[in-house]
Amino acid sequence: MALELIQEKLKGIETNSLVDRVEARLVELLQSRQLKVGDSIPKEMELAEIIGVSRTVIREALLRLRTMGLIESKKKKGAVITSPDIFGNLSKSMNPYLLDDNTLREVFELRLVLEVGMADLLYNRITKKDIEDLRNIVWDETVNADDQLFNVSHEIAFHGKLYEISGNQTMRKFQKMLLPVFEYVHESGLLKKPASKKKFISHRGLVDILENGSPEMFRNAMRNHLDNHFARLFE
Amino acid sequence: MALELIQEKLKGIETNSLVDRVEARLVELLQSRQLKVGDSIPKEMELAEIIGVSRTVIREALLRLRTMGLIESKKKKGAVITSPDIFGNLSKSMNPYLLDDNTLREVFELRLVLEVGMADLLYNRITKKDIEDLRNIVWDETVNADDQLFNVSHEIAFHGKLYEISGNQTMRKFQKMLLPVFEYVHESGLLKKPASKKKFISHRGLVDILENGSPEMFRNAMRNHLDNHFARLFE
DNA sequence: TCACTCATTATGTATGACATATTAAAATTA
DNA sequence: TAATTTTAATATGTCATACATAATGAGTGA
Repeated sequence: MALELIQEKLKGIETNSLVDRVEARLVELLQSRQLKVGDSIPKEMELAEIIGVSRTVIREALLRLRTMGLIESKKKKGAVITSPDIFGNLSKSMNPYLLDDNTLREVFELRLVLEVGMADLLYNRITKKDIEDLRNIVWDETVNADDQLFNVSHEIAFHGKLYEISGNQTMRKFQKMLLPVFEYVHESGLLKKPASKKKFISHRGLVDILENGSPEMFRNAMRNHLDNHFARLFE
Repeated sequence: MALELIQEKLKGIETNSLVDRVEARLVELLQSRQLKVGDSIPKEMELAEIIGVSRTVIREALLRLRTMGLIESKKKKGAVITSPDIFGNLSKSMNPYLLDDNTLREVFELRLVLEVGMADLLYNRITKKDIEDLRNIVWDETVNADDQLFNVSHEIAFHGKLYEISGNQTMRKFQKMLLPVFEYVHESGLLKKPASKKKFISHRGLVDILENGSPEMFRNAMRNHLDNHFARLFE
């Protein structure tokens, strides 16, 4: 805890490179409420003169902001401030082969937490058509839940639809981003095999509850539905 | 939906700049399972020759990977692959003044979903000392929940401790990142004021449930605890 | 064996040049 | 005058070169 604080403090010290400092100043500039989305910032050469560094450094700093989605550069118009697509840029780094095992497991957990906790969003925003869509998705679902354990596309369609119903685009993007991680974690031996194969609530059961139940019921049902995943985590 | 797919497809087309394509190739290289974390990639000049572009372009592409946390560059050793700190780099763009109102609201929702859904992680990992810590945090908490609505630091300490107990570093970083957004959303007029001021479950009540209750009970209690936040969303 | 010096090396920074695309002004035409 | 085309100006994208800086490792000396 103390060490963590120390690291935090040291991070603020100017042990950084020139580009780091310029980047910090530019971020500062963007965050000063004077500037809003759509406004344009000075040209590269102007910035270079103002700050007193070469255009190279300015370009690298601006490139970082662009990579983070804070600005967009147009050929002549210069750079304009954009509302960052906070998760859009994360997709590239959200690659199973580039994440260590612990992070993978944590991301997997994150998904479970989200789906158990999203009940209230669903109930407040679900429409008749959504129910219909869900029914279509589970139409050819077998009665026995075990049979579809490996029907990955089915899984994605159903759970993806839930994220869509949540009406939260940020969560939806997040889920899309996590998909490859799930598949990888499933296939890898990262999690212990589930010991018990008891009966879980099926997709169809979840739809019924969404139609006639309460958020509280849905949370418990989803928790049950995901139980074998949870079981794999806590062994 | 169809339009979304089309956009996705077009995104893949080489309408991009030279740096974009080089970046894509480098990401491809990193993701090829040949390379693992800790391995080093060719030097800038070598890459420039191999791919057939100038060092400038290589540098810009590498800079992006570094910004995304996929690599780290050392002065002499070249660049080495790192396990990306997926949310660490997001902090800069997670700034209230740079996000549009809708995204802010969605991020706020995300927090509620996480805290309602994290119950199972808590119960499986909480220790006696954690309970003790929580008790200390709520020690000087007033009996009346209303009084502490504005005790922001208290809020952060308590809920932050929960994320810590969850044992999920990724979630914890995520929460830290979202903190400024919460404060902003609270202070701004982005959400409607809560209409009712009925009695909610207090922090102390949550601790009791953590000690003696079940995940199911905790989910419902947390949902209740956050009810005025939820109410503000769904009006 | 240890410590120190020093050359090497790869990234970091600076500068100048040209390519390219976009915008805005200018010129042409109806 | 209004609409359209042409042209010129401009800012970013890309290339090339040079030097600074810091980390590495070989070599030297004690």
